[in-house]
Amino acid sequence: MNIKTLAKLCGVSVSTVSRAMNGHPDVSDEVRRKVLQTAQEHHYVPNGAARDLVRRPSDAIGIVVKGVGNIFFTAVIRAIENATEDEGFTFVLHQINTDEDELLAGETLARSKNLRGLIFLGGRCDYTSAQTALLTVPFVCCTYRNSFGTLAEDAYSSVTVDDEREAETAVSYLIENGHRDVAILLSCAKDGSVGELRYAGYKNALAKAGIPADPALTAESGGYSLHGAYRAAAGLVASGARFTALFAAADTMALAAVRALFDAGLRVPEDVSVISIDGISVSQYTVPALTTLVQPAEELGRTAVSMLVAIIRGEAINRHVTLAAALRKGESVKKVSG
Amino acid sequence: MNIKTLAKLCGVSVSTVSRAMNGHPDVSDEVRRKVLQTAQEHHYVPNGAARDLVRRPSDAIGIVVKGVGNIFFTAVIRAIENATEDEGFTFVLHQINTDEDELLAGETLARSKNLRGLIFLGGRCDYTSAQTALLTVPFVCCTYRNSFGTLAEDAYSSVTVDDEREAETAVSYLIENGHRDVAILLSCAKDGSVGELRYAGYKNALAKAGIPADPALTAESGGYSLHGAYRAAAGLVASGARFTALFAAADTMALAAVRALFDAGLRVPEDVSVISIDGISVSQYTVPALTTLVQPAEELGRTAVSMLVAIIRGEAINRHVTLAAALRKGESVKKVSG
DNA sequence: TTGAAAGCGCTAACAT
DNA sequence: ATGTTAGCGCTTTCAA
Repeated sequence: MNIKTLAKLCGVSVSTVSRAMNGHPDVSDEVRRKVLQTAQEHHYVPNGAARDLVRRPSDAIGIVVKGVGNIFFTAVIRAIENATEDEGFTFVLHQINTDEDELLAGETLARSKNLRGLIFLGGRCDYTSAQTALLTVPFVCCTYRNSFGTLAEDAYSSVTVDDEREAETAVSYLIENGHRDVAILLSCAKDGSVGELRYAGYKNALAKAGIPADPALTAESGGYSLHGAYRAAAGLVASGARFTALFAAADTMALAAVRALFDAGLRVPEDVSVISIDGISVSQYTVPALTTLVQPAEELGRTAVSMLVAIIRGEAINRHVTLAAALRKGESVKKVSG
Repeated sequence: MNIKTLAKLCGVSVSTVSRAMNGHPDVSDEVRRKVLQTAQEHHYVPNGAARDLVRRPSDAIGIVVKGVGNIFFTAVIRAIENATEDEGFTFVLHQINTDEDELLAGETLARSKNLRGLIFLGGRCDYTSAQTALLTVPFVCCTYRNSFGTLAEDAYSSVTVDDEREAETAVSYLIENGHRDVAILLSCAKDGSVGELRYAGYKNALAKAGIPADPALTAESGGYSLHGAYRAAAGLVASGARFTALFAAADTMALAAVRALFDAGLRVPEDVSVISIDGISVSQYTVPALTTLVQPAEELGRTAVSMLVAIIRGEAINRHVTLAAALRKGESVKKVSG
C-alpha cells in the first residue's frame, strides 16, 4: 500500500492524498474524511524514507548515548523519546562504548540519517572547535558540558547539573556529618569528563574545610561498570587507607562500593558513610538506601529536547541550562563525632 | 555532499561511486581507493533515506520494547544493537508502556520505517492470528512466546527461557531448602503474559511437593515498577499472611520486596528467603545478593537477531528457541529445617 | 480545491 | 570496468 494505490482507491490524485494526510488546509472536508478513513482501513502509513528524502532535512533528531548500561541514562532516554514525539519529531538512538568518539558517531549518524540535530547523552568535556566543526547540525550536550575544552559558549548547547558544585555539596555533607577522612571513587581523575569535575568538587569541599586531600584516598575504576567499581573500592580497602566516608561519582559505583566494603567486613554506614550522585530509582530500595544527590533525569531529557527543537525551529540560540540536583537522604551516611 | 558531487570530484559516474561505497567487486582498485578516500575527506556518508527508499525493503529491523525502565531489558537491547550491526542491518528502537499494544506499535513502525522484521522485547502471550495478520514482516518474540494464544507455531519465532519450568525450578529450590510457606510476587496472575507462566511454575512446584497453594500468599503488583512491587510486598506482610520464602517474578521486584520486608522488620534470608528470575547485574552487588535464575540476556538478544536475519534472508523459517537460565546462588535463600 | 509533474539521493538494471 | 538511466514514495511547486 502506497500513496498511489491509496489515491486510486479514493479516486483522487496523489497530491490530494498527501495534503490530506499532512493536514493541509486546502482540502475539502469530504475528501479529507474519505482519504483518512480509507488510509486507516488499509493500514496505510506513509513511507518514512520517502518523506525524509523529500523533506530535506527530515524531522528526526539523533541521540548518541555514551556508556551503555548506565542505568541512570535509561530514565533520561525515556524522557527524550517522549519529549521528541510530543514535539512532532522522530528520533534515532545510537549507543557507543566509553572508548568510542561520540562526535564521530554523531556526525556519521547525522549525515546518514539526515538528522536535524543531535543530543549527546554523556561525553567528553574537552572538545575543540575543530572537532565539533564536523557536526553540521546543532547539538545539545546532556548531563555534561565543555568545561575543559575550547568551545565557544554559543557554539553548542548543554543541560546539566553543576557537577562540580553538586559534588562539593555531597562531600560537604559528609564533612558536616563529622567526617574528615573522605575517600572518592570515580571513573578517572583526569579523563576530561564529568568525573573530573566531580573530583574538583570533592577537592573544593576538602579545601574549604581545611582538610588536606590525601591521594591515597582516590580510587579510580576506569569506567562506570559495577564490576570495575567493586574492584576499585575493594582495592582501596585492601590498600590499608583509612577513611570513614566515601563519595562515589555515580549511584551504580556507590552500590558496588557498598558491597565491596561489606565483603571487607565494613558496614555502611556504621563503619563507612557513603554518598553519591545520580539518584537511580533502585538505590532507594537497597539496604541501606543510598544517600545521593538526585539528578532530575526526566527534566534533563525534556529540556535537552526542547532546547534542540527550539534551535532547529530557529526560535532560540545556543544556551546552557543548569538544573539543580536534590539531596535524597537515605541510610548510608552516619554522623560521627569529629 | 551527495553522491553526485562526490562523483564529479572523483571524475567518475555516480554508479561507480555507489559500487565503490557498497563494496561491489566490479570496480578497479584504483578507482575504489580514490572514491573511498575522497569520501572520507569530505565526510561523505550515504543518505540513509535514499538508500532505504530504493532498496525496498530497507535493511532495518525494528525493536519494540514493552515495559520501559525494565533494567533487565537494557542488557538485551545492547546485545540486539550490536548483533544487528554485525549482521549488516540497522535498527530502530521504539519503547511503549505496558498498557500499549505492541502489535499495533510494531505494525506502524514497520510500515513507516519500511522495516524488514521486528523484534518484540516483552509482550503478551495471547495473540490470535487475526491480530498478528496485520504484521507484514517476520517477527521474533524475545523473552516470551505465545503460550496462551492461538498462533500457529510456524507463524512466528521466539526465543525465551522456559518460564514455567524455570519458575518451578526456583520455587523447588526454596522447597528443597525446607520452605513450605512460599509466597509469590508477580505483576498479575492472569494477564496473559510471562508472569502468568511463572505463576503456573510456582503452582507446579508446590503441587509436586504436595503443598496446597494458598491464595493469600499471592501478591500482585500490577506492573514491574519498583514502587509497585514494594507496595505489593508490603501489603502481603501487612495482611498477616505467614510465609518463610518468597518467589519474585523479576529481580527488580525482588529487590523492592527485600526492602519492604526489611522495613517490616523481617530479615532476608534470616526471616524470609527470596529468590527471583532475571539476573540483572546489580542484584549481585546488593546486600544480601539475590539468589536468582539468570536469563542469558546477551544470548537472548543475539539469538533473536540471528533468527530474524536468517528468516529475512530466506535461509530459515520460524523457529522457537529455548535457552536455559542458570541458578546464581546469592545470599537471599536460607535453609530451614522443615 | 484539485491535478500534473519535477525531483529529493540513491541503487540496480542495462548498455557500452 | 564504467556510464546512463529508470524509478523507489513522497512532497511541493505550478497550473488549472
